[in-house]
Amino acid sequence: MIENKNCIIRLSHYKSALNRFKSLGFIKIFSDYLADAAGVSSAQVRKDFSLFGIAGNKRGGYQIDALLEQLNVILGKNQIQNVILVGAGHMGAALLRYKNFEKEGIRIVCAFDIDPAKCTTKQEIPVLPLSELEKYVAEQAVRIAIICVPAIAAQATLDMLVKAGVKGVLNFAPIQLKAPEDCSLSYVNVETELENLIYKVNARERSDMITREKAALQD
Amino acid sequence: MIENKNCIIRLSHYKSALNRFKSLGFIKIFSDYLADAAGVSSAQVRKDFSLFGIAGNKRGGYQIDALLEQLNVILGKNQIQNVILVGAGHMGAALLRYKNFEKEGIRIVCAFDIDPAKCTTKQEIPVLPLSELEKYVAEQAVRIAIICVPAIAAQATLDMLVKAGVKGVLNFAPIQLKAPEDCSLSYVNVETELENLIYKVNARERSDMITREKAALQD
DNA sequence: TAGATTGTTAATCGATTAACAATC
DNA sequence: TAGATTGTTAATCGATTAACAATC
Repeated sequence: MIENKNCIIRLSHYKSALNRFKSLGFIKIFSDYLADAAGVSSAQVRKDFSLFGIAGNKRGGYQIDALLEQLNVILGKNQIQNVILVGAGHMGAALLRYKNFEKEGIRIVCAFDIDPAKCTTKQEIPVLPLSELEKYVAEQAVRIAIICVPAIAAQATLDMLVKAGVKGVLNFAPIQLKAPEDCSLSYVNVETELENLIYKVNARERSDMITREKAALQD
Repeated sequence: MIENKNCIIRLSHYKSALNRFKSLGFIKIFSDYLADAAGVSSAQVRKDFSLFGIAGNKRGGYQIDALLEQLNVILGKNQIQNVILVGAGHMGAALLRYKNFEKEGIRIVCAFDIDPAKCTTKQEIPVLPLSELEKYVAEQAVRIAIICVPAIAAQATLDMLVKAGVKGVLNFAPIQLKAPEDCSLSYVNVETELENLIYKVNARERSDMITREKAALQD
């Protein structure tokens, strides 16, 4: 893989911005406008595209439809991606009901939980006992999973998923996990994000206060 | 601010790893072990600490309690941080019921929604009409907010929050937002994370296939 | 053509890592 | 003391940005 770590995430942002431009009736777009909508520089946009051999027209910008087509191929949107979810607690249940995945070609096909009370086959997406996970993953050739179990159970869950053959895991549990090289791991950690925000806000308040104090001293 | 962008996120990870070590009965820890638990290098750990003037004992490592104390001060854990949430849909409701925030000193004090049917003062965390947001933020001096509204409404929501005086926003809506300089913005984007994982898994499969083809050609 | 935008190279910037002197 | 670990400096690595030639 040549391209850099953040590039794919940006391609994903370009795609969603392009969909918005398209729905507003735009046919073509310049790197400048797309950059603005995605919150990056126009050089970044052109660089990202050139990494993937996406070409525009000098002086004419990019055709939105053609661009979307190419991004969809890169991001694997040409076929629906089946995903499973482990842990049907508050967060897991919210993701099961989240409607935006489907329009992005991502489908949560099944959930698993260790608690029999949470298991059901009576809703749109079934929740099965954890004991059936390995068989399901093997039979359905599932490659992507989402972990929504408590931190204490997260590593064991990951181990089980890896053993079953899962190759990519998105972990919502607030703990760093260890996976073998052939399984990718991403994190969503809301606590950490909030802590980071709180730090920034506090740091700015402190520096504002110092600025004010200096100003007061000059008077 | 001297320190780098990812440093605070790592401090947050160190903190949670240290809490686990502590609960296992450890008193002291070396940068090596902490690094391993947080998934980074030991040089990174020592560098991060030195940026904040956190010192250990040469040859003796770090006292876990003292370390946690210092990290808590840096991360603003010495006082409870009040946070509001806008948009009480699936994701918003899941966050309202999420119990891990409290033990991190983060408290969602109130939620807001434009839909009167979602509003209630009969549960632990009230859900008020959006029209009361500005008054509430001003009166309670809220500085941090979480946006869980649909993408289409996210920018207007952010504008409203900024106008009311919020200084840091965590956005769950899948769209890039624009905020003035004095308001920090972070994102949680589950679709993007999944797309990134799918890309990596597909890329690895492709490169494995090429490897196998080459091997087959050599036979 | 003149003007504007792409595509790419080289420069810059920032973050991570390696290495090792200081020292407990 | 000898050995091991910290704290820090310098080297490396990678990502972003600036700049501009190519060209539509």
